[in-house]
Amino acid sequence: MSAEPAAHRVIPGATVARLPVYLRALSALATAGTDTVSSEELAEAAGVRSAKLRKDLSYLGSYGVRGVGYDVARLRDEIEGELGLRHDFSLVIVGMGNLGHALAAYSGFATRGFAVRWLVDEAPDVVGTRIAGLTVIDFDGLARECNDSMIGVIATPPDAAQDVADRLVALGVRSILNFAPAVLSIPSGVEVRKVDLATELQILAFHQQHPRLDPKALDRDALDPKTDDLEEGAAP
Amino acid sequence: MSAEPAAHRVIPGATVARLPVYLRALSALATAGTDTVSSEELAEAAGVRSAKLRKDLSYLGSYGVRGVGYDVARLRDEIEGELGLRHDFSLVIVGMGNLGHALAAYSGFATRGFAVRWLVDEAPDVVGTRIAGLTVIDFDGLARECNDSMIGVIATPPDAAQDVADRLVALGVRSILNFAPAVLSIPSGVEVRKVDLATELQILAFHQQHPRLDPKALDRDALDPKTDDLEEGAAP
DNA sequence: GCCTGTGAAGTTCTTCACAGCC
DNA sequence: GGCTGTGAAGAACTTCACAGGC
Repeated sequence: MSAEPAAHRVIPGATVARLPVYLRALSALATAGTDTVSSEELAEAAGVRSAKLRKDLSYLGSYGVRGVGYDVARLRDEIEGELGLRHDFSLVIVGMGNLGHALAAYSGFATRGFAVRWLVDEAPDVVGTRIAGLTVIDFDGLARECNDSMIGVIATPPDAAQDVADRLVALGVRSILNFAPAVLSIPSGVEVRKVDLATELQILAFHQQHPRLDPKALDRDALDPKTDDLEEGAAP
Repeated sequence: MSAEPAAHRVIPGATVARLPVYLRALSALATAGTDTVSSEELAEAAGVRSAKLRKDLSYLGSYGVRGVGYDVARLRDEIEGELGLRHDFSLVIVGMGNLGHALAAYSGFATRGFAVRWLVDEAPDVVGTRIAGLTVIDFDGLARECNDSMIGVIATPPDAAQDVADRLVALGVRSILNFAPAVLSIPSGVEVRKVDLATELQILAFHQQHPRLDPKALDRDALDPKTDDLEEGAAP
């Protein structure tokens, strides 16, 4: 109904996890000059079914026009607002090994509103070196510089992860992205998401071993990226 | 019931996605010399509730002993078998940018049964160089060497991802881990999982912006039908 | 007594299908 | 006619709570 209900909105977690995908698809459409899109088209671009897309968007409000579709720029802005992307976030990456290096240099963050601001490592021979334009500091250095609205990225070996998480939380960090294959115990009020490469591969291994009898398999929990950037690598 | 029902087992996707976590916890317990563990203890180590753990394990068969618990080594072996980890998998990483480099050097694969065997890039100045002990080849070179039971890892920019996926599928690859923020269209029978860093950060941003009124919030993630999602991680 | 295995209940997420509006 | 928004049905997943066996 009205465009700004804002009141009792409780957006399901599964929907939240898909909003970034919709956002990416909308950004691509905007770049391509498209200004209106139907749920069918946007769903296709996002790799979901149109009914699911419409249901998801209905949790944000009624931003579509029946018989017409959605205004690309408007919808993009609404989703950005919902995700809190109207201001940039600062990232602190902890653990300057292979992965930490790659993440520090990853260009896909900045273009999506996330600025890598601090690089942390406790190894004396790493502190003070420069990586991707930043000087590596230790936790003492971080405590001196940081504010509390940053997002922590843990890229250390698994046995250091809990300690790092505790230190980040002590500094006021309330959002953590954990690449270390370790279970973290974290006080409530702090959000953690994990990215575990070996786990993903093992899930693929399972499906390779159990050929899916499944007639149709689409969907699952959440997302599918569409345009935008990430990494560099093969050149056409 | 019996220990080897094996017949009509249909393991839910959410359960499959947790098996790697249980496996890791069991390996840690085995290393620590523990040989029996209760559902309560294992659940704690895996970061889930014990009822969920027991339910998950019940899909594999009855490998516990009432009043006692689970035999660590036995359960580990059963899960490994279920995931198809009794033999190693070969990985081909496509896209030798920052992320491709880091993945090629990531030691967490080998220790979990995944051997990085081929590195692919199409840029002439990259082909032939050596990275992490391997020589970078192009797709023609890959076609000459590879077998069809490999797992593909896409670490290219998003605009190259679909083409890479098509080539991999043409070579017989049936499992793909996609790091490029792009929606891939893939024939059925091929399994894709995605890891999208910016998406994860945006989900964290949402929760930072919407302080959770939620009383309890634990774990998440799982699923698996077809594309997407992401998980945990890599350490240097 | 202790702890697993599991129907049943409860919760969350997805899909359907159609009313409502352009 | 076309397309959104949404109750209602359905499927998937989680939690409960207790029967069953050591």
